[in-house]
Amino acid sequence: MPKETFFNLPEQKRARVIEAALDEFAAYPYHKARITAIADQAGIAKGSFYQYFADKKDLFKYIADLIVNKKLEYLNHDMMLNKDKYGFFELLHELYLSGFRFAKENPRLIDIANNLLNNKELQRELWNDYEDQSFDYFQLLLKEGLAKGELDPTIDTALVSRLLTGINYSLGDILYKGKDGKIDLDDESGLIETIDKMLAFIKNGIKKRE
Amino acid sequence: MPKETFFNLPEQKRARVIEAALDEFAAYPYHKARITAIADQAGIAKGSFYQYFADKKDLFKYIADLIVNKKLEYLNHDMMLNKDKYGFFELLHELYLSGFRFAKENPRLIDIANNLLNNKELQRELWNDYEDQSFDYFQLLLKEGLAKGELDPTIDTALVSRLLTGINYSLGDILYKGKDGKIDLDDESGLIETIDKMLAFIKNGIKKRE
Amino acid sequence: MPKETFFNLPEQKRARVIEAALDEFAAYPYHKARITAIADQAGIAKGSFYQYFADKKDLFKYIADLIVNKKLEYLNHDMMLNKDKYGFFELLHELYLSGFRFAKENPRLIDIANNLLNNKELQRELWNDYEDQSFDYFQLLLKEGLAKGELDPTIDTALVSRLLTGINYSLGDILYKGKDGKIDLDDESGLIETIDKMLAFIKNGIKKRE
Amino acid sequence: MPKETFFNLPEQKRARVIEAALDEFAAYPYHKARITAIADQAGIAKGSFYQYFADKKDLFKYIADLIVNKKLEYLNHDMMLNKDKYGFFELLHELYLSGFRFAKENPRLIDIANNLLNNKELQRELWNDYEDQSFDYFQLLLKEGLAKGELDPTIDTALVSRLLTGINYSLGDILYKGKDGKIDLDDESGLIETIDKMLAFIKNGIKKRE
DNA sequence: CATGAATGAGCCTTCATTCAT
DNA sequence: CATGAATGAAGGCTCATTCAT
Repeated sequence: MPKETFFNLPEQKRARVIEAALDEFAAYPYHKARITAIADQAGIAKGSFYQYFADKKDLFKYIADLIVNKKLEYLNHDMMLNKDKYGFFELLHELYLSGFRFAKENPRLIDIANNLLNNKELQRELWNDYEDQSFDYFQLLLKEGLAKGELDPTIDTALVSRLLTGINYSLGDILYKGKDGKIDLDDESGLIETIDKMLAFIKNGIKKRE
Repeated sequence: MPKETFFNLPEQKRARVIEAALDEFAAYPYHKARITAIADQAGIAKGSFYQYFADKKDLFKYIADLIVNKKLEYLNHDMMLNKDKYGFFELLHELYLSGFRFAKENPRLIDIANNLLNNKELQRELWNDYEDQSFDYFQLLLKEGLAKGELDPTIDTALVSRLLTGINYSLGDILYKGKDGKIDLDDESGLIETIDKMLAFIKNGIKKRE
Repeated sequence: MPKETFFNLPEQKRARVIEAALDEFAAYPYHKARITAIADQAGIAKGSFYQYFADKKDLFKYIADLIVNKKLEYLNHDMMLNKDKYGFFELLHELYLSGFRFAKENPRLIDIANNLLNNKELQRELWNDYEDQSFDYFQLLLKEGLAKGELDPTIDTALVSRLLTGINYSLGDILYKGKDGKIDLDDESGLIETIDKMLAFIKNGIKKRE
Repeated sequence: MPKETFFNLPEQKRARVIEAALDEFAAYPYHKARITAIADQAGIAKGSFYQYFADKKDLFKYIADLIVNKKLEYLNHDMMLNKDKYGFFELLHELYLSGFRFAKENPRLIDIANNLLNNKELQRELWNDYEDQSFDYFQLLLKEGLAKGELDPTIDTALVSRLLTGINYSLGDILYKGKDGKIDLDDESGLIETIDKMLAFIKNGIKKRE
């Protein structure tokens, strides 16, 4: 966690620091990112940085938290609060839609998140207690879906959660990895169509059959 | 490519160097990996290292090649050579089976591969011509599957390739990420069962319906 | 150019760094000179050095500039500014006199300059745009001397410039290379006498004859 | 001095080693020249090199000797042996002529020589007993010239020797330093003309006057 | 709270030289 | 006499972090 001093900072300066950190961590993997560059871009003294944060790790944790919270903002509809009122596939649809929206509006954050998601070493270094929340959340949703009778009762929720998580991780690639699979986020209808295809794929895979 | 001197080395010493490199690259991301540590563990002088390899990059490329080739060994059945004689889902089954076997027997290599697969920056640094082969291969298989009439003709092969790639990348997690989703690789029948579940999930998603 | 930090340094410390650099570059050719030695002698951490200078080359360029400027100080009489008011041989006399004075008071700088002047390889590495200023300056003086009617109109100014440059480079040797040819710089009258001899030699060589 | 083994070598191999050394020392200053490169180019094992020479210094000394001897070959007319039969300026003329011829036919050697001539540090490292032979030789010639009554008896032979040496060193520049002062060595008559101009310059400077 | 100079461990890499075969 | 692997000291440079002001 940043030190108190950081939060006492004038809004604007705090924003500059965050902005600089996002740029640096999006551009370079954790170990190559330089706090010197961040301080420079933020227009603060290198010494000042250490009055705000304990160290590089501290900053990165904070940034990671920001990303998670930012991501949550995109979900924060009454839907998620009233999960029981919606169907599993409706919820999944919303999840993907928000995911794409987040990706569209926050490309830098996606880069940083990918950086972290695939660097177990770093995760361990940052959070000894790291848990895969995505996995847990999918499993929760799946169990509720089962309870509601929407899903094939024979599915292995743990395994399917992993599969859904795997698919989830590939959202970024679907957006960025050029070529055929790429989606134009500005094309709202095309986006919906893509989500529908994904959902169809998944739905066929796990829905209850009579 | 390593220098000739490396291949002239006594089998045993060469093995020590490779072993040390695998350990280091599995434990640390590329930029954090230290050739000093590798030389130390291998029991060679730091200077000797540079008689075997041009530089760190050279070593890493070599290690990456080793991994690719090792992975290929697991696939190298007549199946892959005679793709046309087998069904799409049979091939996928084999793919996953070999994937799991590889993962089981080469946990370190999985770490290194993940490290690389998710660090585009590094890929570009190492191979200007890098292409996502996994994606391409799935797309090829899918098109053949369509031609054979096994798959739903309405699927978007590019998108499905991404989804399958995403699932593929999560194979490692399915094995290692603790808790429920974890598979015991020593339990052959459990493994087969898992693969069957995955295949069922995917099959339902894309197979041809009458 | 050194970084700002270098110029913000307390006079004394800055002097120590320069002093150490002069010692090192006077004692060893560029590629043999060690910044470690410089840092040690200056009493600063090796890391600090790189807060003052971008790299070894940066330091050397700075030192070279210092030398050039120091040398110019010795010439900086109104004479050079009002070249037209003086005769060619008067100017040459002043040139040599100041050259000897500079050499006498800055023996280390002479060593460094020689080091550079005779290492084209290095010059190219440091300045892509390097030009032989000494040659150009002599040629200019010669042309003015011709215009004033002081010099034999049949001389080849390019060739003579080379010859004068060659002689010029040997000023250092005349001072330092022991034995007979050596001048005692503390003996002002002896020095003047030497210059007169040199001038006589040159004058006879190129003056206008009736 | 090279070890005996070197001289026992088949002519051809010995030549390859020398050739390689000349190339390397002409291309790089002593401290940057790599014996690895020499061994490679010569097509010998690095270890073999140390069977021929004690070390890098030993090789360089040998090369320097070769150059000196090569240079002497160009002088080795009866003229030098019967100095007394010729006039001072005749001898000087021959000296320059041979100098230019040597330069024309051995550009690499010139580079190496310059390298050495202007690196006092290296000279000291190589020959504790280093003496400026050029200076001594000019002084000898001058004294003989005086004895013959060809030269102005009031000249300071030590000083003039230095001046002539300085001019001598600039021979290389006269050839190579592009621009106006450059001589086309293939133009025999132009070359003679240049030498005549140089001689005129010097002759005017020191000849006996009535 | 700001500043920015100071630090030093540690990195990758080079190369002359040795030595066992 | 040939070979070429082995060595290790040393070099230039980076950067997170500390600290005095």
